[in-house]
Amino acid sequence: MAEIQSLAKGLKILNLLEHSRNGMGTTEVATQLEIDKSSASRLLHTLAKYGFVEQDQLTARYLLGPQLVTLGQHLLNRITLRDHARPYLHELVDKTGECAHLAILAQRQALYIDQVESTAALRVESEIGTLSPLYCTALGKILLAFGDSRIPDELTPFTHRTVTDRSTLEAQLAQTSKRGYAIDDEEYNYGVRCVAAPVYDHKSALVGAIGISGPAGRVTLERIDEFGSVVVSIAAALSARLGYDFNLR
Amino acid sequence: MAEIQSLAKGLKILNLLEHSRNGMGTTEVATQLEIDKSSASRLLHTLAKYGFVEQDQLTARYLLGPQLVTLGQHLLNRITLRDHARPYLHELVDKTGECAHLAILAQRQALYIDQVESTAALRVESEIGTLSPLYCTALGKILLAFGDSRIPDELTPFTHRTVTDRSTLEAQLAQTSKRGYAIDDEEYNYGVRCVAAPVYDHKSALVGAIGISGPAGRVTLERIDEFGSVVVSIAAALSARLGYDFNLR
DNA sequence: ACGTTTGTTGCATATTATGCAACTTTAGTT
DNA sequence: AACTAAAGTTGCATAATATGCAACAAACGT
Repeated sequence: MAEIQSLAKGLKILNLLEHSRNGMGTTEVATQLEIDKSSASRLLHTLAKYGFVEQDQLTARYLLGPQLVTLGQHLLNRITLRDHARPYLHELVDKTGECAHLAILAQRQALYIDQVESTAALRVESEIGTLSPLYCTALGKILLAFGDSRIPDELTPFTHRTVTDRSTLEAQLAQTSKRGYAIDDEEYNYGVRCVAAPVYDHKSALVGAIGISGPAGRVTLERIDEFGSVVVSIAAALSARLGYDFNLR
Repeated sequence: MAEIQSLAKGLKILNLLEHSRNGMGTTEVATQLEIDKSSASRLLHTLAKYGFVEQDQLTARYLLGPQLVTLGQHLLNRITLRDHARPYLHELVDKTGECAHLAILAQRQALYIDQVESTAALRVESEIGTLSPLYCTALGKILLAFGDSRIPDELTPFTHRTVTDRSTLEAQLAQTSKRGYAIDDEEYNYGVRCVAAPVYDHKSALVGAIGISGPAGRVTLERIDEFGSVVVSIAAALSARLGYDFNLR
C-alpha cells in the first residue's frame, strides 16, 4: 500500500532527531530529507504543535518532544509482561551477579523493555527502549530460534566475532533451540558475553526473552553452561507464572 | 503557520490510540477523526510501516507501536535532570515517608518524569510520562508560580476543592512564591495532598519541580509546613547540585 | 557595519491525499 | 453450512494541499 508521504516525512524527522545529540535546525532537517527548507519548517511546526518535537529555548534547535515520553511510557505500562518479569530479573541478578534484561520482538529487532542492574553503584547506561539486532545478541537469537522471524538478509558485523555466515548462524540457532539457551560471545560488544532463554505465555507462544550480560572476564566460557541452566530455569519459572503449561510442550 | 494536515492526522491517531484500552480498528479511527475509512487505512499503514503503531496479531486492532517506546525512552535518558534528581527523590521519601515526584513543564502541563515510591510493597500505578494540569497540582503550581506560564483560560474542576476562581488561584500563587512551596489540598485527587518546591539550574532558571504526595490522613494540614520545609530544603540541595548559586538570588 | 546563514511567508503549480464505489475478507447469526 | 453484516482494502477521478521558488526577515559571525 502506498504510504502517506507527508506523514512519513514527519515520522522520518522524529527518527532523525533521535540520532542527533543536540537537536537539529530547519535547514539541517531539510538537507537530510532532501526537501525544501520551507517544507521542513512546516512539518516541524506541525510536529511541535502536537508536542512530538520541542524547540530548545536557547538554541532554537528542534528536539524530540514530551508527547513521545507520554505515549512511550503509556505503552510500556501496558506491557504486562514487564511487570510479571520484574522479580525474575531480580532473581537472575541475585543468582548470577550480572545484569539482567528482558526483550520482546519489535520491528524485526530485539526491543529491550526492562533491565535490572547488578551493582547499583556502577550504573550502566540504560538500554531500555533500544533496539538491537537479532542475529548477534543472545536475546535476539532466542527470538530468532524460537519465534517465527526470518534471518535478515544482511549480517553486518559489529565485532570480529559477529557471525556473518548464514549457515553458521543457522547451525547456532539449531543448537540454541536444542539446548534451550542462546549465547552471545562478544558478537555485539567487545568484552561482553550474554546468555538468554525464551519466555512463553499461557498459549505456549513465545512472548519474549530474558537473559544476563556481563564482562567476558566473569562470564567465562567454562561457566557458560552453568549460567545457561540458571537462565533457563528462571525463564521457565516466569513462563509458568504467565500460565505456560509445561505439559503442553 | 498552517499545519501539514496529513501529518497532523497521523499524530492525532497516536493520541487517540493512547486513550483506547484495547486498540482501535480502521473504521473506528475514521469515525473519530471524521475522515473516510480508506484514508484512515492508509494513514495507519504508514504509521505501522515506521513502527509508530502495531497491529495486534490476534484482534488485528491497532495499538501504539514500539518506536514510541524507543523514542520516548531515548528522550527520558537525555533529560539529565532526572539522573541528578534521583537521590534527592529518595531522600524525600526517607524523610517524609511519602511518594516523591519530579516534573517539568511540557505542553503547558506538568510532565512527570520520575517517581520514587514510599513502600515498595504497595505499588502505586506508575505516573511517569503522564501530563497533569498546572493549576490544581502542587508540582504544577510551582511551575506556574515560579515559571513564565500563563494560567489557562479554563479551570476545570477535578474535585470539589479544585480552585476554579482565577483571582483565588492568583492569590495562592503569590503565597506560593512567597513561602517557597506549593500545596495541593485534594484539588486533583480526593484524599491526596501534595507539597512541592522549585528546582533551579546553574543559571537560576526554573527547570522543574519536586514534591511529595500522600494520603490526606498522613499529610495533615497541621504538618503541611513541616513537609514544606523538608521539600524546600531538598529542592534547594538539588538546585545547588545543578550549579545553582544561592548568592545570585 | 557588513555579508552570511537560517528560518518564515506568499503564491502558483504540480503532486498527492481524499472520498466514492466496488470488491475482498472476516465475523457473527440462523 | 449458508447467509448477512460489518470491517478493511484497492482503483480511480477529482479536489485539496503539500511543495518549491523567491522574496523577506532575523540572527549570527567576522
